[in-house]
Amino acid sequence: MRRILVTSALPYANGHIHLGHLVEYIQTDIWVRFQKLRGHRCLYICADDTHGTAIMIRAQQEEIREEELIAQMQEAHLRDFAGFDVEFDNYGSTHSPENRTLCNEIWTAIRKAGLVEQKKVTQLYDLTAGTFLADRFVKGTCPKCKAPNQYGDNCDKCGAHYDPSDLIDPVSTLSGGTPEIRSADHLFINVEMLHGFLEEWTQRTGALQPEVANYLAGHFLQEPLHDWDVSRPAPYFGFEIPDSPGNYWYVWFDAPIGYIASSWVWCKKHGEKLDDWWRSQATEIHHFIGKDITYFHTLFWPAMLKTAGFRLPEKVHIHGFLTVNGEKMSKTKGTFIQASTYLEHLDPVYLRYFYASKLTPRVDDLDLNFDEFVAKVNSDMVGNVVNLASRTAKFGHETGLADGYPDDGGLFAQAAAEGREIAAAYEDGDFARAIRTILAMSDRANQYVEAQAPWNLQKDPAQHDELRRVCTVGLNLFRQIAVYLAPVLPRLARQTGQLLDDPITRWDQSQQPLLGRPVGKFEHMMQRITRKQIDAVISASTDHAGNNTHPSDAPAADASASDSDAPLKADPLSPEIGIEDFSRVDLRVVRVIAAEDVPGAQKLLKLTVSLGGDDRRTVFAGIKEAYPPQDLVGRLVVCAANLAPRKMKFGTSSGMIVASGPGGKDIFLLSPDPGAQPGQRVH
RNA sequence: GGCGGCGUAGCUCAGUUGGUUAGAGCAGCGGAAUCAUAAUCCGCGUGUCGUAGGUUCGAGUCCUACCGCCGCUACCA
Repeated sequence: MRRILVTSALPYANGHIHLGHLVEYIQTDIWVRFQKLRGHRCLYICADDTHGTAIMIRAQQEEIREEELIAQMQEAHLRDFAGFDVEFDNYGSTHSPENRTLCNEIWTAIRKAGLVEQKKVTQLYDLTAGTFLADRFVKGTCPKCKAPNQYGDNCDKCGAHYDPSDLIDPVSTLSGGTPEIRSADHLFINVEMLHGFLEEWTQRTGALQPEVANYLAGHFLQEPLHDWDVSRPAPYFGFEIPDSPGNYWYVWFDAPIGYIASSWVWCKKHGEKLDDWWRSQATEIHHFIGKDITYFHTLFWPAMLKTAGFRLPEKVHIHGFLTVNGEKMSKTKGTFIQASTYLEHLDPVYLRYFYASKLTPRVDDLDLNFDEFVAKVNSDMVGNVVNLASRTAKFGHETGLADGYPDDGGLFAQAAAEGREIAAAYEDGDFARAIRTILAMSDRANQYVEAQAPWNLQKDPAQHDELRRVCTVGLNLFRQIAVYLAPVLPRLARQTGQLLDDPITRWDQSQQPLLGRPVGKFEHMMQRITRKQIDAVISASTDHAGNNTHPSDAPAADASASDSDAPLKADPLSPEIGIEDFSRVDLRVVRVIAAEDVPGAQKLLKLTVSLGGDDRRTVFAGIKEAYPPQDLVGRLVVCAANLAPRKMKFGTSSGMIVASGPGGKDIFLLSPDPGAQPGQRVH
């Protein structure tokens, strides 16, 4: 059993999670789930990156304290991650006492090693905002080509590099005022002193992808490494440097230390020793990052770890950026899609599958093309994999699984043997290869079912045993696939576990068939994606400025709606009735006067509704998981009012609130259009 | 400019250390089946493997040059 500590880059507390971020978190989550499924000891550690000028400025703009801002952001981040089944063992914050302690410890070690130098840095200072200005907070006229409105570090027009203090007519983008030149003492780390170590670590340990190692060799390691400026003068939201009052650690100094700090928090919760995870040769440390932050993680970070005596990363897995429809994400095109927006319209498993099918160990950018996305998920997952269960489980439900595993022409054995290949692909981060191999299995399994034609066997009672054998094979091949896909699609694995009453928890469950047990009732495991859902996400993402879309403004008037037929199929129409039958049910508009939680009830809310005037009554409604009580008060809903009162454990219910949906969180109350009044009958 | 990556069928990509007529999925066309969420199965590919040279008995696979696309080019994040 290996011991593995895995991290994703810490999301910055300045913004919400979007689909670009999710490439990394889904990639990491898949890798971690794979390791856990294999039986290894594996921790997935992450945290919010909370320090720096950007946070400070934003808090000022919103007129809240930085601590409030980062707390809100962390909550939002965690909600988004949970929505995509990204499961951390610990999710901390760089603004934590643990992180402060560790920064101090590492800083002290770096001091002791004689790597710290002090130098004057000249920067522009914004008097109004009372802060030094980072390059991107200054604009002005290019000193070389005189192009106006250029950023502080280089010119878009002529490509010249310069100091912000060389800009002509510089303007602070924070206050609009003219900044002045000030100099301040900064602390630098002399990374060059570790040049030899970095050369060795980047080029010869196998910790980096070859193209990354080449990149570093060609760009940075050829010449002396520059000193790294790790301090910022006050005001700065971060940790003050204990031996240099008035100076703060630059956010990129404390951010990666957050990996250790967050691990420490986990250790405290679980009674483990931090050194067992971060200073032990028995633990592998794996970082997953985007290519934009390569040099922080491949030069500065290993230098820090080395100096302070921590374990060096076993591997830094670097991925490319997300493009959408072949282009950079764009707010005007509606392709800058936030995680929460996606989740309002689409199932997260689609994105997990799509990303997995595209991810390789290389640094290439990943393109989310919507046409491909729809086609791939629908044909690979719904049409191929899930269909395998769908077409055998119904018969299997009648026959159960055979006691011995039938002759399947070697299909199960072949797929079991291929598990090794798939595992190697997952381990390498070559999820695309793993998916290809798994899909080929699914193709073979579908061919098998086709050839055996269980639907014909079913017609002949004498063939019942043969039917059971065919279902046993089909369902076991499906289960094998579900195990192999479990890191990518934990929900599918869970559903499969339920169907066969044997939870999927270990990779080696793919090696032996499941026998001699009943098969549950098949329920749809995944819905098809419609183009309409995609369009809804795009339009919701395009219109972020005017965030006032009311649900009732939604496109109700689109007659070309291509809605799924699943709900109707799941619950077919009842036998025909006459008008007299219908009129026996007295539906009334009612107003919710009060709504309260029912202690001890799982689904029920206790509602007091008004039929107008003094006519009030108490109705219990099974909508607790879908509606918070306070959202209901004042609303008009529809009530079956002449239903005989029903005694329940928690009181008597005099009526029934009508709603649609399968239940749980998916319940949708019916509301009349504006103008309706309590007491009116619904005809 | 420098450096790096990529360039294989309409689209997305596989092609292990160079070895026989270069493959898969999707899309398309024809057929079968009707268990399944119109899902599935069978059949159908004359591709200058970016271009031009070179090494070799033999190159998509190695070398060189060129073309095209993308990215990076630290004291911004």
